[in-house]
Amino acid sequence: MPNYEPDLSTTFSALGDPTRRGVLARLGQGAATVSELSQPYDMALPSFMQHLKVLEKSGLVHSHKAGRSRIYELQPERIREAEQWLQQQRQLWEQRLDRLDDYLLQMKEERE
Amino acid sequence: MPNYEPDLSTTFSALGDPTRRGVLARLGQGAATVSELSQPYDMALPSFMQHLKVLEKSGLVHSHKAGRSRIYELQPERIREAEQWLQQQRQLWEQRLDRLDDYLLQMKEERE
DNA sequence: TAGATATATAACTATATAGCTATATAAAAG
DNA sequence: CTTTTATATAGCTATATAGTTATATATCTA
Repeated sequence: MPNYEPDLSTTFSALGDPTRRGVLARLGQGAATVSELSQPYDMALPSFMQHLKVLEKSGLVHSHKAGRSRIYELQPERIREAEQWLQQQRQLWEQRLDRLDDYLLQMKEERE
Repeated sequence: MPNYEPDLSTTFSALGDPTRRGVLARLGQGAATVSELSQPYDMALPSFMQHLKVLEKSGLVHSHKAGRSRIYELQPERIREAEQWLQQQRQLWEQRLDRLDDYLLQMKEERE
């Protein structure tokens, strides 16, 4: 199996849920507790906490206990990795199209 | 193919599998048939084709029938969307850190 | 037209994911 | 010391996902 990249898999899978993307967007504004993060969502707390666990397992966020609260913060490295993979794919695609354009242009010139 | 409504969730979910990312990377080099795409993978063909269906439903690829073959090609728009979402999150995060740096610097200057 | 090729579909199993309620624990507040 | 608050865990259901084999269909090739 070529391109075996387990980190990217858990990162992209974690990103594939609107609740989890919402949490990441919120954490972009700064660290927050479980209750602060869950407040906008109409969802039982254990269900919401499951999403937080998925985010933490993927490495997209990090948490620590402070008194009876748990504080989550963004961990931007995994976001950068995912972004770079996408950027690379897009760039390879665009370079190929450029080479195709060059080729077609050359064909055209040779016919003239 | 019917009108699917691809969004970030289906895009990121589709990206969360190494086989599917491998297919996307391969399609970056140019269009290919099902058998060409499946060749590197040690997986039963129906299982592999399921991955192609997931990619097509997400809008990351497009396909058409040519004789008895089906030809897949990359559809870069969904990749760009995903890339832009990640870029935006990262930029918001970095801007916030910059503002925090400014604030800390100002505090330091005011103490001197 | 018969056979080979390239998908496509059906039917099934196993595991993962996303949600719930109920209950437990740990720390803060009174 | 009791109550409230803020998670944390247990245990359950339903659906989704990822894989399999067997079989069907459509299109080329001889």
